[in-house]
Amino acid sequence: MVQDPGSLRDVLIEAGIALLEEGGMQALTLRQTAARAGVSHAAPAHHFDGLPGLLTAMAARAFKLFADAIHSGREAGGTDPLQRLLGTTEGYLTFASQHAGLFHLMFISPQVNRADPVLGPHATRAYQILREACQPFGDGTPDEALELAVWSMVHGYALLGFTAEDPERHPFHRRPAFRELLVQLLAGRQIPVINRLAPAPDIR
Amino acid sequence: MVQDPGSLRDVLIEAGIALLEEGGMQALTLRQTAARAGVSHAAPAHHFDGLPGLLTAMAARAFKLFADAIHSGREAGGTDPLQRLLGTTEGYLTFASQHAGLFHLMFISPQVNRADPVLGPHATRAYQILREACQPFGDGTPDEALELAVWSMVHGYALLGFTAEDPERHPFHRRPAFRELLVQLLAGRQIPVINRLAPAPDIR
DNA sequence: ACAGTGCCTTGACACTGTCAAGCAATTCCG
DNA sequence: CGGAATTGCTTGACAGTGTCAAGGCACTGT
Repeated sequence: MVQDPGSLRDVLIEAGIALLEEGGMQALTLRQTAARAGVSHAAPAHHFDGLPGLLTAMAARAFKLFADAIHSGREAGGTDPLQRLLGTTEGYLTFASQHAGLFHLMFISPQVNRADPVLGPHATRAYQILREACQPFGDGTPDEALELAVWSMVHGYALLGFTAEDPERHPFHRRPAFRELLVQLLAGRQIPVINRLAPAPDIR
Repeated sequence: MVQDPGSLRDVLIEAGIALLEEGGMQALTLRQTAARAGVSHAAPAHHFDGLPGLLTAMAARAFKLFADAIHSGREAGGTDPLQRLLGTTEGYLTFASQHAGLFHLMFISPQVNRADPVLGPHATRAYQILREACQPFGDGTPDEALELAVWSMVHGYALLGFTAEDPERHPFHRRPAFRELLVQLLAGRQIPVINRLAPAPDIR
């Protein structure tokens, strides 16, 4: 039986993603992935050279989707710099909550090789988008401190959302919207657009 | 052979922590923990009712150590409100980098039961310390948005530190110190010590 | 003395990732 | 054209994992 070359690879990646989204990291297994793709139990290891290889390939695809998500979030923000940045972070958070498994893979799993030549460029692209959205709030030159502050805050906010499972007990779930937090961060910046501080249209 | 009751429990917890700090989450195994403690392979499951139970007990201890760490970080900050908050976050970040495995257990591992009656209070205490350190920067009443902004930022900063393994490639490792980021966040606040750093525009 | 109760061991089970070997179809090449 | 190498996957085995039932062993209370 002959398939177009590389076909099973993609089938396996998608089978893995399906398992991950259904049952979390626990359910993502080489053998289960093989079973779902309808091949023998050792086929995935053959294509990806072991579990870390499969996870890395999945994470690479995840980073591409992630970069797309924050890109379209930024575009939805229109032309106003603040709305663009808010849209970008909105895309970040939406992706994190809708694809918790992939997010975990990208940023947490120690088995993923983040220096992978396929994964790397997608990750860099995602960072560039965030970076550019921060640009107007710097003093003209790229402001690494601001970028990292925004990045840390949105990343931490996303991850605290996972940790705080119980809405009743955990302070995180009496949370103010992230928009407010980001505005707090930008409040020290000397740019006029902040002062307009519009009640935000809901981006998604 | 009779031991003081509860003794093996503690031995197992410490064996687990040792394994975790040596070899990461991969090395932390019920059977390895048993072997290191010098007992049979099923002993841990007997005491903790399975792997999640052991992880939860370890996480509970970790939260206690964590609360102690940020508490003493706060104390080291002296009486100045800004220095106290900076000290608290310093304690947070130091703990995260020095006990990466425990940090992962506390905030990431899905197997930990974070509603555990032992774990819960320690986690709450840790949050209270951060909360109190933020207090002087609110308008008198507790300011949840500020607390959460600080918490998100320090948490995200810590976790990005784990993700960015490669100091050469990753932007995170050309990082400005976290102190600078936090001051950015507080720059919009109307308290004297901050305003000396950066004059705030009037928003709101 | 004797049943009861914790505490731990033993042995088994299904499941995991990894590896060596094999097999069948395709492609190469002399 | 026909053997040989390569590719893509299967088969079978192995050690390691969490979990569970059964049992044993020492101590306690009566």
